[in-house]
Amino acid sequence: MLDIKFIRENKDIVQAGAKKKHVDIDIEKLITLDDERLKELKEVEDLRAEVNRVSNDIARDQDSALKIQLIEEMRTVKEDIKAKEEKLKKTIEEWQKIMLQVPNVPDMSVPEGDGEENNKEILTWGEKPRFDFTPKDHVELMLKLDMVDFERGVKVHGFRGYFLKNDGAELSWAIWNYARKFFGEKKFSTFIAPAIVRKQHLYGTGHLPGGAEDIYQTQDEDYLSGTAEIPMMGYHSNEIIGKEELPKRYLAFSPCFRREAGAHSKDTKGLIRVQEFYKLEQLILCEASHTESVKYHEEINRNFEEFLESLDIPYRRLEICTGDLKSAHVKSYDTEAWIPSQNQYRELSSASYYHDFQARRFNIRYKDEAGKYHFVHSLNSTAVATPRILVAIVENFQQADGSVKIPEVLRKYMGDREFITK
RNA sequence: GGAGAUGUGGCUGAGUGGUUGAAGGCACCGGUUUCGAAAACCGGCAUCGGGGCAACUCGAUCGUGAGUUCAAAUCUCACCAUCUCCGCCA
Repeated sequence: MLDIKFIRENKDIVQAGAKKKHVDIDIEKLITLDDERLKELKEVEDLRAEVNRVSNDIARDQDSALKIQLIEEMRTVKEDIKAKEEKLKKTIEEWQKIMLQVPNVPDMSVPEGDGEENNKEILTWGEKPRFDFTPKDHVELMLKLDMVDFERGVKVHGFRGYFLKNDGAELSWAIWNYARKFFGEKKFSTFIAPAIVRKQHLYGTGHLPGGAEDIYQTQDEDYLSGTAEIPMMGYHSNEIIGKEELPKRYLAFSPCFRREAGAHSKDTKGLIRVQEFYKLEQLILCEASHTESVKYHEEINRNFEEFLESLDIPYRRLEICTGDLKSAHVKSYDTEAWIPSQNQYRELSSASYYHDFQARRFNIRYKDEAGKYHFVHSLNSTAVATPRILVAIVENFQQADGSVKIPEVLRKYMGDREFITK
């Protein structure tokens, strides 16, 4: 959510930003509606002021005849207030609905483009493996190594269901433990976050409105979150954080649930696109400064790249273009790992910053030296998501005999083995 | 799931219909005193929104939302949370 004052003072910038993001919204119309809201609010407040004033007179007045007269008068004013409040309430509801749809303004540096095909490759790292045999895809490899069971996964869960088993499960734990150590050294505090969250938090992060069809809901009208970003932003909601405590640096583990409702025909086999997975997420709350936001955004994105480098997985960095940038984001990088069987890079991580867009909805503030309150800035990035990263590992490190060479940093978490074999 | 109790500012705690945005205390900030500190004393100290260059002023907020009333922290209802007991349970 943007500040209505900011919108009013920068309507051209906000309108241009929305256009770049392909969000159909009329800022001029919103401002007209806001004028209406303020006008109606003033009318109601003026009448309330009158009632308050006269009520005090009534309390002090000894003359009972005058008292009765004043009470009678106030009764009619009250009716007037009620009618005006009714009108104001409708105006505010409409105002809020539109306010939730106003997208965050993309940063100047974000490349312009219509959709994901225009995302810009910034850099690539690592050497793509060259095989002197025909590389297998992760499904074949992992089935042969008895690391996964899709048939029974579908029997039990349904479409996109899977069991990780044996070294598939071991490798997952190895990655989690390694990631904990890797990111722990970067001064994040470690959390295990709830995945069941109240609706309001999804509005806070910007996952609602829009995107509702991709989110699981419980019969208690809670939601299953698709990322620990949601509970971790909720963690400090309605709080005032001491400035000396900033930045807050969190590494949060949680199960993640995504219905993938709009993607039925995509990645129908394997572990790339599943409805239930696990993720460690980096999340930072910092003071309200663009410079700080940019600094930490670069850092958390680099953290993930360094993580991949330590595993020796080839990747590329994409700068997300305006047309593909989510409503709440100011700027995003995706990190994509090389997937040999698909002969392309696939997304493993996304790092974004939001300025105070999320903090405003969550009401997370801090007090500066002058005693003034500000909304914090928020940022987040994947630290590592399983099982998707298993795809990159088994495919890039597969051997001619169908075994998989374990990345060196993971070996001590895998019983000091060098290979996953049958 | 059943029964009962509770929910006031950063904390503590008073307040059961009328200048109460809310006493007192703690914490915090400024000052006096002191070589300095402590203690003591004096003063200040909620947030959000509207108007105003400003002093200031108006509105809202006592878990959340609705209601009763000229007037609600105080009365009514619903919801949420916490605590205690019982039941169930990894």
